[in-house]
Amino acid sequence: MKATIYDVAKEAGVSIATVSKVINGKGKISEKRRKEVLKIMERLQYQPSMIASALTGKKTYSIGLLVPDISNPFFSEIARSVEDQGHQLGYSLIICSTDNKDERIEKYIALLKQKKVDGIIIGTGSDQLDVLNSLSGTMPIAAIGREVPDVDMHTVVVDDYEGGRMAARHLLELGHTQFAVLSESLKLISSRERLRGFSQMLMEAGIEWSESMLKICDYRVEDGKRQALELFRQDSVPTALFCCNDMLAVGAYQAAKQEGIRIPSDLSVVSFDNTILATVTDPPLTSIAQPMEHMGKLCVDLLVDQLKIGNVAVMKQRVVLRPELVERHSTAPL
Amino acid sequence: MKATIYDVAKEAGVSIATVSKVINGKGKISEKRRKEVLKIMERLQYQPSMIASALTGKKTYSIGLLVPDISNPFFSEIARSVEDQGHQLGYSLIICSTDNKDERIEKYIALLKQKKVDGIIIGTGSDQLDVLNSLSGTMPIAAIGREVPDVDMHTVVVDDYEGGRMAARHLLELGHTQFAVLSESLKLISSRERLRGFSQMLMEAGIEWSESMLKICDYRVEDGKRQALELFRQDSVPTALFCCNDMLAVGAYQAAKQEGIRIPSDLSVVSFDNTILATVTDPPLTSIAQPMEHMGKLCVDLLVDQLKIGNVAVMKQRVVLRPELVERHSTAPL
DNA sequence: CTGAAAGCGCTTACAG
DNA sequence: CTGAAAGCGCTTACAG
Repeated sequence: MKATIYDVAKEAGVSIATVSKVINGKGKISEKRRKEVLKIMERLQYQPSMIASALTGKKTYSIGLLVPDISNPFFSEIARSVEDQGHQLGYSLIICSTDNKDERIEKYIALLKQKKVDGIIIGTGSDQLDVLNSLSGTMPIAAIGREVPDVDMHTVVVDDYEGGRMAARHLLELGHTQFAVLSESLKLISSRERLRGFSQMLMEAGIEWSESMLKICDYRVEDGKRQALELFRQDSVPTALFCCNDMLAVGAYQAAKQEGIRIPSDLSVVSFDNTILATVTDPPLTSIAQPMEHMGKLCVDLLVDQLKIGNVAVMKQRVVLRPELVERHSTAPL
Repeated sequence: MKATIYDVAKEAGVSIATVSKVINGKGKISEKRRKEVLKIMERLQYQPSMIASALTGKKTYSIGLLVPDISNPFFSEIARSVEDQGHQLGYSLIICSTDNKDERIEKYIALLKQKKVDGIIIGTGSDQLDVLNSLSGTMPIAAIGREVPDVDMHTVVVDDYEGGRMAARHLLELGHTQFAVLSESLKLISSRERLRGFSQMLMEAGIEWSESMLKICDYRVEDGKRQALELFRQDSVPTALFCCNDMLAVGAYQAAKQEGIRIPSDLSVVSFDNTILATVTDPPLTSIAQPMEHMGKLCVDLLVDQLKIGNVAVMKQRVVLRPELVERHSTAPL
């Protein structure tokens, strides 16, 4: 049987209260006793049960991470940084792939509540705010990479608007004048903002931009390809394409290849996210990088700070990080 | 305050034992009482605390997943299937990226023990078997995608040897005679087996194969590139390259591009794993697919079966799944 | 069919 | 500085 606090106490000839105190470094314990107890803990290979301490101490030292799909490179990279920072601070990570389905979101949230996780990081979208809203009252939550309007929580995002501008600026500097955009659903604030930044920048450059050059896709590569094909088969062919994420850019690559359009000589492509995919395509993608590592770390820090304060009603921060243009070889002068 | 079992019991005018029984469907309860209690649970929005039940009922309904790096596409795809099947069966998934470092492995394992997870799925390598061996005595564990010799646990792997053979056969059928291999460390059994299958097939075809055409890489794309460059700069240039995983193939692609070697016309490439990366490269990779979804599901099933039986000493299975050649466009007739 | 009571392994006032 | 005792929210024999 595994050693319990009772075994240690008995062996050391002290009370379990004393042992508990040396474990947690609380209260005053004479140095002599402390060392004795520590030695015995060592000898018995005693590891406190986190279950028992959770039941009394109120913390489980685990947090949940809600993402659409852990197998999507963007989210797996986010997950890695969240995991690392969490681990650093003593928290384990429970991953929850929601497929952006409300049903799965609700089920996972109920589960996380039952497991009494200390907090939840939300990287998934939901039309149904009720769930999140009711959450924010009862449990520390924070959002990463997603804006969730009207929900009171810490939020860490990249400056999507500025990212859109950067993409446009880069393309403009290369001399392009015929633009197209592949975007995810405009229900997502991030997509809207990227598009808005992009359009705004073009407008400032005096470029008019037609609605017909915007295609909305779901999140899959295939859909990116399909929409890109439609784009390429229209009358006016763009020379520059902005894709709202790397996955869509991959779809666009496939479409371009199929149509005999060469990147970057015929078509310059800028994508968003800068996941591993951006380094794997040929040519490698010029991408607006989200600082995923930084975002994960920061989000965990904010959440954990909130846990410590213990007050759910702390001032919530909205941290907006700067994106960065990573130039590779998918863009070229006109 | 959240409702507890006491609140429900009081409200229903029964004992907490009775409530417990209706929650768990154990024992005999009159239908009338059952319904009453259920109704009250509903009204109070009562959710049993999994912490408390874990402390008494002995199960936490969580499992740990040890992988080298969740941000690596292969492991994130594995994780997704493990998560889904686990969730299906009522288990949450705690992810642990080990970077294949013994120190991290040990720390994570200690943590998972303290959290009393019901079982651990091991997808990470370790030279230090002691840790795993001592584990296998105390807690249900299962391995996925890795062979860990001398440790008594369920194992789900792909037939690496056969995969290597398939790669060679495919290349032979295309008429190639000059082969090279990019492998991960041969400390990994899976790498050894892939190589062995590959060599064996060549040998059977009467092809002699020189040691100098084998390069060992670490797990990174950059290293794959570096080693591939060395390969390409040798006297005898191969026309067919087998890469032990998709990441290394990506490195090889980069090297080939740099050297002006065209794929597949100058060089045919077969990789292993068939992650998302294989679909993203240009040309898309012909890859020996591991049935990751099936592997994850199966591994969870085996582990959970073992949990139910409760007997750590059940007969351990070693399930070997067939790989599959997925032809894309990185291979061509000589 | 139902409930009183002990116990899971801790933490936390409180008293000394 | 140290310990007895209550309590966290459940489950599980056991008795009735």
